Formats: sequence, C-alpha cells, structure tokens
Amino acid sequence: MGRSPCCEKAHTNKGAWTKEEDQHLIDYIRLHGEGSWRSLPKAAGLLRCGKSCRLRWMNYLRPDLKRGNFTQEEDDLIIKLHSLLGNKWSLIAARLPGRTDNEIKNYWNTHIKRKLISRGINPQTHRPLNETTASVKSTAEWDFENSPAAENDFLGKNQKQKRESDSFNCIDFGSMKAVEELNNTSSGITTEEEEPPLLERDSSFHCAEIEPNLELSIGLLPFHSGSARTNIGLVRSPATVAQTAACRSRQFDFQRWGSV
DNA sequence: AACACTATCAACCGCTCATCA
DNA sequence: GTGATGAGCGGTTGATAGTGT
Repeated sequence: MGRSPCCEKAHTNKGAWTKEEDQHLIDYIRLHGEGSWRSLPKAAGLLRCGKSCRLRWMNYLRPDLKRGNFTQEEDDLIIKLHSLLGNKWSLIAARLPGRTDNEIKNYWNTHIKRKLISRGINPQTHRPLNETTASVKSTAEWDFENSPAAENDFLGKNQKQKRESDSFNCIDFGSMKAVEELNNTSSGITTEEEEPPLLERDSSFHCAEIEPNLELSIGLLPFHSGSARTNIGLVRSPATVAQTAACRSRQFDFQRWGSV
C-alpha cells in the first residue's frame, strides 16, 4: 500500500512561483488564514501541492519576513545556536525574528560553514578540526581544508546518520542555565576566541535519564510566530512523553557555556 | 564576447511526528 | 493499540546570477 501522495502530481505546477500564484496565495491566506495546507491549493485555485504552498508562504510571502543580508549579530547567534542545537534549523530560526529555517540553513551551508572551516573549526562539532575524539573520529578524519569534495561527502552521510540516531530528540533541557543565557543573548558572541565548544558529542559525554519535565523547554521569545512544534517539550503527546522518558539524553557542558 | 566555474537560494523530496478515528 | 492523514522538518537539487579566464 504505502502512503498516499501529498498531492496529485499530474495536475500540479512545479518550479518557480509566478507573481499571479503568489498573489492568489496571499489573497487566500489573508482571507482564510494559514493552515489546512493540503486543501488550500484547491480552495485557492492554485495548481500547486499543499506543501509547496506552505513552503512558499513560510519562506517567502509571510509579511513578517526580514529580507536582506545577515548581520554580524545574527551570524554569531546562528553559530552559537548551532553549537547548542545542531542542525535544528527551525529551532534556530525561532530565535531569529524574520528569518526562516530555510534561509538560515542556506546561509549556514554557503557562508558560515565555510567561515568556520577556514578558522579551523569543525562546523558539525564546533571543535578544532584537528581534534580527534572517540565518536567524532570518523568526522575528524576528513581533511576538509584540503578536500572540499570529501567534506561534502562526509556532511551528507553524517547528516543522514545523525538523523537516524537523532539524539537531539532526547535533549535534556534540564539545566535552564543555557536557556536563560540564550534568552539573555542580545548581541551574541563578539570574537571567535570566545566561541566555546558548547555541546559535547563524543563518547565521553555522559548521558542521564531524562525527566520529562514539560516546563523545561526552550522558551520562545515573544516575536516567534512559528509552529508549536518548534517548542521543544512544550507540545508533547502522552506517547511522545513516554518515548522521551525512555530515551537517553545528552547534557550540555553548561559550565563552559556559563563561563563565556 | 564566450565559455567555464562557483555561489546562492528557492523549491522539492522523503521522512518523522502529532493527531484523530 | 493501530493505521491513516496532515503538518512540518531537514537534506538535497537545480536554476540562475555572478565571477574569472
């Protein structure tokens, strides 16, 4: 059987959106609000997949979007958040008003990653590139500086592996010190020397049984208008809480964070 | 001017998660 | 408890603009 396709591919447009399509979508959402993406295209008279409509709206048409270059503050904040959260672009985007996860992801891949590598920092682990530890060994073995192709190859595979064993689903946000720190972050870090490796990812990293305390979450800033799913721990079904309780968590090196 | 190469980013795809019947 | 469905996320792709030769 398998799941049904998200849309009737034979009768949907693909590729770049036209101004007319944009206007149709904007008009419809102004009138009816966001949501029901699957039925939206038909209702709005668009020959588009619902997912495509949602993406177009979220990443491009939303009125609260900030266009233009990233500031140094945003740069620093992204690096800081990535060191804490990993490739959780939606969570990172929730901290950057007017920025979308897609935009941040692109910016990371095209600018920041390169910048970190040039500084000798592994963009995945936020550790020095030449540093080798038990679990980052496979990553540290790559010589990114001299082998961009290898870098791409590694990053692709690693992302897949990371997804499969996604330990971030089980993050223990029990120590709110980092979260508070995050909330208090106004301008991010100022120099590269100040950027500590915040998240231990190697085997020496100690795991603790998570306590599914729903109050322990990354508190979203008031400006955030994203989905409920971007609230770590806030929106949890009973089943998910049970799953979470059963999984092992990783803890951040908050001492180092706090010492910044 | 023409071509090759690189960088950028919008959009797509496949997957997971949440919800509901 | 289970399966179906919708929504959302993260990785990847492809078109195109920019730059170098």
